[in-house]
Amino acid sequence: MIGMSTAPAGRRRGPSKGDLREQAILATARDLLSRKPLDAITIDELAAGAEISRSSFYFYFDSKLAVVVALLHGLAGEVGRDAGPWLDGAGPDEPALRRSLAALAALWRDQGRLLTGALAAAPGCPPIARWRAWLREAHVERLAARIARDRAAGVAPHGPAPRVLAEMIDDLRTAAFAAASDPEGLVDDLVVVELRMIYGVLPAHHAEG
Amino acid sequence: MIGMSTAPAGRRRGPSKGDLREQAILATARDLLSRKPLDAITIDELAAGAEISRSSFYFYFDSKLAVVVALLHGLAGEVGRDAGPWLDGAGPDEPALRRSLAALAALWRDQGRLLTGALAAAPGCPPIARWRAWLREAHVERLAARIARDRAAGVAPHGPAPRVLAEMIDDLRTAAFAAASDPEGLVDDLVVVELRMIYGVLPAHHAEG
DNA sequence: GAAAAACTCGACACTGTGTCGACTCCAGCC
DNA sequence: GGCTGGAGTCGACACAGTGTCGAGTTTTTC
Repeated sequence: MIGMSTAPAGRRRGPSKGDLREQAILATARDLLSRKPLDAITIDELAAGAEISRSSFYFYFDSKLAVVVALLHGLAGEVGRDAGPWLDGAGPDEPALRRSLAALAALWRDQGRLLTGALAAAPGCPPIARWRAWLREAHVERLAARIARDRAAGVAPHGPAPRVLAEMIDDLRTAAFAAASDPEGLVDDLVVVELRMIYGVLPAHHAEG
Repeated sequence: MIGMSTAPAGRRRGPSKGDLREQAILATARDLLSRKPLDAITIDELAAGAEISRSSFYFYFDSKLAVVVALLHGLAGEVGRDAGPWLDGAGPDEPALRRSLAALAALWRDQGRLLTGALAAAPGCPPIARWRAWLREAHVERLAARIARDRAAGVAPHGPAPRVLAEMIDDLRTAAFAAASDPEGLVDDLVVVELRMIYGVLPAHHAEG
């Protein structure tokens, strides 16, 4: 995940033993999260996976949630991946929206339990709450701006305040992906639904009987 | 909440001491839930509120979540309240949808923490998961049927499978209400958004500039 | 090769949950 | 009146998971 060669090499210090242990904890966490939900994972397991004692774990992280925060930061860049063309564009640009949603769906497929666990832990864990709020805000703000632009251009109908609508879309995405066993199978339907929420029914989707 | 007069009366046994204690536990739970989230409530507090020892609590309920389940069942009737006219009707019947959402919003206003706590506990607590699934299914099924009917009648445009669309609408409601500090303030916007998800933009909401 | 830092761990304290068995209380019955 | 059995009560215990502390060992640095 770090991408460095595994050679500690004699000369020039590579990652210190501590760095390796820290990575081992993170790797163990990722691994366990692929198999069970966050709150079924104990610090014991995390420590065992990194081959250190439970007390040593605390040398590296303050708590289980601190590990989650670290994993989350590793994800920060990926969350908004490919959303640019959609968020910065204008009008019902279906392909751009689909690309944005496809990237998000892939993330939920790979990191679903991490995201689910983080979401569940957010109330009661300020750092995670902040991460979540920051991410959500980034999306909501740009999407709201886009909606306002489209309305001003007469491309989108009036309705709920852009910000409220954007929040609902964000909520819907999160809820739908969190509940789905196959996030990627949801993309096409989400595309249609989001476009409807913003623009109403597009001509191509109209039906007569 | 039980509705009986408070007189234990000399003759004819009223509720037994145990029944009263059970009610006291439920009342304490409701009370605490109005002030803090479920997982900040301990069995100690519940027992103290009912003026019994912690071990005695277990005479009445198997666990904290069993109390939640009991509270939830007390709510079962209210959740779908006033949804009938909307779910059994046809076409974009905005007033009916609004009444249905208003009733739901009132429930979230009064029981938000209970619902939030139950939702969070559902994975990992089969009885709660079943309650949630049953309720959701009841809504989704009727809504999906309604959407299918409207499409067949040419009133609603085609799009995602009725069931999928109904699930998204259910998810959106839950997510929006769970996140809102003022659920009732969301009703009008939800009405517009849900109608759009099903029917597209209605004439009255079109804008030209 | 000695001081400092990085690291490790066992032992402990704490919180919350759930169980067990002994005890009390009270109603109904001989 | 005294007996019995079920309802209700509780203290003591066992357990899991978390987090802390201080005494050790290893590694780095000069």
